[in-house]
Amino acid sequence: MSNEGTGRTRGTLAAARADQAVREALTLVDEGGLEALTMRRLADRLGVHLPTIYRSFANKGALVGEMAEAILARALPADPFDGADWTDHVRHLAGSLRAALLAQRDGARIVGGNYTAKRNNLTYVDTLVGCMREAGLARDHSLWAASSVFCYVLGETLEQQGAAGGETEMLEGVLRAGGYPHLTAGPAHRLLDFDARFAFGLELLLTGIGAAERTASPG
Amino acid sequence: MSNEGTGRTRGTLAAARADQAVREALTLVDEGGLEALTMRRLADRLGVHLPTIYRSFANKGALVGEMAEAILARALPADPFDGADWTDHVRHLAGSLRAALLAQRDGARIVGGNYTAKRNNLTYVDTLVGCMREAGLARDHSLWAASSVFCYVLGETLEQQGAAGGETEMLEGVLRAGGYPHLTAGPAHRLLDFDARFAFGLELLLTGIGAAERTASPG
DNA sequence: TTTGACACGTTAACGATGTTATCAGTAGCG
DNA sequence: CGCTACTGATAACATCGTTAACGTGTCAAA
Repeated sequence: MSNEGTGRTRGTLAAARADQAVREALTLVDEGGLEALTMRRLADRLGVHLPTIYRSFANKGALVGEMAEAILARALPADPFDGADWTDHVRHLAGSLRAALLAQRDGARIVGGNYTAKRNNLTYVDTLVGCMREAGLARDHSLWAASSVFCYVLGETLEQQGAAGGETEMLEGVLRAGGYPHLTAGPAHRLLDFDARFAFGLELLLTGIGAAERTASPG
Repeated sequence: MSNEGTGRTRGTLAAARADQAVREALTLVDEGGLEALTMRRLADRLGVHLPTIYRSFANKGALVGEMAEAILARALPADPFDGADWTDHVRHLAGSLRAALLAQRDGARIVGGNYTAKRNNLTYVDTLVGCMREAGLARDHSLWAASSVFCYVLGETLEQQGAAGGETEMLEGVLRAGGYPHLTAGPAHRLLDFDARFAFGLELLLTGIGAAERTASPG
């Protein structure tokens, strides 16, 4: 034994590889939010001393990058999807991305904050581009439409997760202060019905894409 | 003088109020990115000792929140806008929001990371809701369409600012590794033409909104 | 078997960060 | 004058990310 007599005994990271470190980091964020993710806490959770982590990750940014990859991995389509038309395919893809982001606390911040041309991110966008081509869009338009859907899902979940907790009272309180004619007129709490918001916005994009299809390729 | 003989002489924050602190914090971010924003550096820049800042802001989060408000203030419409139809109005609003976010380094992260039902944020969304009502959408649909546009602009600028610097080489390098059939087929560098991307995605949303208008209110 | 290289874990420490407690001076007001 | 409220200064605390230096094990080659 190497650390015989050193008091606490800690295991190896060879068995608990970088994958498990990423998993543990994600549960750490799940419990206390992104600011609770600390290299020291992660080391403790893994039963490992602090600098050992730097054998697997160059720095904290690299760790968070791998966490983003792990989140996006859950959004990737497992089977080729045998749905009906391309709109259902896009609905499915967008929904699974949203679900993957929402399933992880601060998931949108993790994915959106660390832009890098990562593998899973590109894989996701690639299949989305495939849908657009299937819809009949031109090459450039397919790229842009796919990234539009991706950015929309990201922005929407970012707002939803940022509003976690009871923001309803604060919102209505500020609205009562006045100065927001259109918001005060209607039931503003509908702003917090994120499921409906997302579904509606996605349909806006879908009909827009359908119209662009008909416009671009008249055949 | 209170600090006579203490070496460096520092001014008061009474004259350099919280507004200037926010301004200085924003230029600090402009120079070195969001991670360069430090309470100590900000104090130095203001010619003030460190704890003085906490007289104006409860903590760093509150400071960043005010920074987000300052950024959004530049996106608010100055004049009532005498443009043509509602689509031009939305184009104008979305464009000015995007411009305001892009004008500030890490602007999207500052605004998107600190969700709070803040005043300027609600003011912006309120005018956007006004456009949607002008377009003939129902109350709930107006709310959701407005927030969809907001979230889309936020997500798109977040990606653009995250890709700052020469990400082109990295992107093409990963693409060459293979596994992305649709992305490799076309000119992938068009993904980084953020202006075109944004314009295209916004048009998708606009045509979708127009279709929803015609669907909902047939009269 | 011996030797060397290399991967891994540990100890200790450095510099920097956000935040707070405590104290001194200064102006307004009875 | 004396009290209070405000403002800023000094010093410190706990914690953070990161690195250097060192030991220990393993495995392949000589």
